[in-house]
Amino acid sequence: MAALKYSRQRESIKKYLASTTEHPTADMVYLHIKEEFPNISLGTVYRNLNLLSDIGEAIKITTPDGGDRFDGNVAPHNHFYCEGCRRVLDLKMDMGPLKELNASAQQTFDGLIESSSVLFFGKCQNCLKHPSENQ
Amino acid sequence: MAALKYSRQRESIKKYLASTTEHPTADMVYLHIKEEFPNISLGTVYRNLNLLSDIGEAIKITTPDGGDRFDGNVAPHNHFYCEGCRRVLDLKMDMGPLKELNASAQQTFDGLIESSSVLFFGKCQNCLKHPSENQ
DNA sequence: GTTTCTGCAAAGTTTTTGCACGTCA
DNA sequence: TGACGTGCAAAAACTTTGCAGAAAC
Repeated sequence: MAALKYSRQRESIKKYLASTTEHPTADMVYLHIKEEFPNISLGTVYRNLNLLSDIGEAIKITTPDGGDRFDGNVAPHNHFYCEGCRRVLDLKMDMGPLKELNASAQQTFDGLIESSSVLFFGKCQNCLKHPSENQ
Repeated sequence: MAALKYSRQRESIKKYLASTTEHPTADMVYLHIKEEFPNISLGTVYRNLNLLSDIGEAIKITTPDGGDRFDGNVAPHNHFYCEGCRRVLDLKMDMGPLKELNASAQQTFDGLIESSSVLFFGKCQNCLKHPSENQ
């Protein structure tokens, strides 16, 4: 069990994640942190993002378009992935309906499950309005 | 717009997907089809899985453990990803609660969304019972 | 001084693609 | 025959890892 040591790079990554709601990829984080630390490497960014995710200070969201997304908001919430523009959106729904849904799932699936988060797939407002502009 | 032509390999892949509920990875499909077509290549398996997914005859499910899963059941249903054993399970819940959840999400997110499917994350029955055996 | 972290580069994993040949219609 | 599909291998895309030196404590 390794003790955690401070690093300016990790602190900068945390600050960046806390400042945005766009759920950046590792590469987007890398490009941003590079402005402050021109020598930072992508490997360091990956190591820190995984570390933060492991200790619960960030969330990793796997999407179908290659490249995980990262979220500095670790308060319980769910996500929506737009299959049109490929953005990840925060859903600040209350957890009541989620519990109902969980219960419904448990009734039909032959065994208990305990769901902690949910990822919705579909189209966002903008892509519903302008189907031609996106794939 | 290319016309679709029959191929024995694709037919075999479809048959396999229809016969299983374990949501195999491309590699698992490859290994299975290889028993019937020893010379089939992984590239062909990927091409056919993507093709089937594109024309709506299969579903591709991206999970956080690397390697997409494929499902031959294209009837509307949702999935559960167990973070313990990394299995993908089918959820045969009715769509009522999902619509409620959607509505709840739409009220708090500033814009309409239209969700077609949902992926739950959590622990399955077996992993809840035996936490030590899985990560 | 010791442990942890970083930058770099190499390697690993999964998926896609170019091309020559084979199959379907 | 002509269009589409396959096998193979190379490449692409994304992520992890080994190592020597730097930073933290």
